Amino acid sequence: MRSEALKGHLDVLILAVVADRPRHGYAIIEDLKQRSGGSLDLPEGTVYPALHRLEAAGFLSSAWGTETGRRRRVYELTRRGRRELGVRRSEWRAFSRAVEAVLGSRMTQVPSVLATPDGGPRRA
Amino acid sequence: MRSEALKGHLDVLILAVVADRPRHGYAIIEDLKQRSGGSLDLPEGTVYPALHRLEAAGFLSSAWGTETGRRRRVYELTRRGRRELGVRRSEWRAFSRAVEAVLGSRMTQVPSVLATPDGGPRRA
DNA sequence: CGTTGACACCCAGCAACGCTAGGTATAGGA
DNA sequence: TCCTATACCTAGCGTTGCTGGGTGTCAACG
Repeated sequence: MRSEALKGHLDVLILAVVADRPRHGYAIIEDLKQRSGGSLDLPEGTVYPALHRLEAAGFLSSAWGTETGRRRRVYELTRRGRRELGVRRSEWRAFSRAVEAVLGSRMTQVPSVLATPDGGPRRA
Repeated sequence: MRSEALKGHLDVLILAVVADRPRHGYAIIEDLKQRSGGSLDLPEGTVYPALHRLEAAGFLSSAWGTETGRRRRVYELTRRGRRELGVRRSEWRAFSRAVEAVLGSRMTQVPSVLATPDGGPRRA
């Protein structure tokens, strides 16, 4: 998966995972990978700065937890974060629908049995 | 629609529109707007540089056409461009599916009648 | 006991991308 | 004549995710 694809959509993914239940950064990375069937395998250098950004924006709050001996910063959604998740969800749906509309539409309607996977001409 | 949402997905949109039939830049902008029901209303400063990028990458070829008295640069897909469109289409589907999987999944299954739009707790 | 690997966090600097805000120019209608 | 729509262009900016480095703990293996 092209890395630029994620741009602008990372926040909603993180908010959605944390909304489920408070989590620490490393667990968020693993959950994203697991839930997406392995296709969202994000580097730490992507996720940690994003978490700081979301906390600075007031969408997450964090606290250190050291139950396991290892230090962990555990994040949870703020009220504003929960509201933001709703907004971002709708924005994702709208964007996704718009892209599908463009990718799916044809000016010249083609019977599906004749259509090639990419909408291109069938050669020979 | 948050402008960062588009990042990384503009190319496939343009390729899809041009694949339909050769078009000039201004028409591409209008088609994107029309096909998306108005939600993809991209500024020229976004589309023209993208067209140059796609041509430099070998996915589009262009020629000046002056039929209407106004100069127009008309773009069409190259063979590589058509192949690339197929690749980008699949990448979009994969990405879209991954995001939906994350946004849609719940660790604790909630009966749909009780679920709030954003997956958050129902207050009061 | 040293090393390896998983866990868990952090950050500076980079590259890519879309947008802003400006510019040029033609055609047609008020 | 002026305005709007059409039609193109680009320098510079801000945001964002990633690379590549770093710190430290813990468990398992040889």
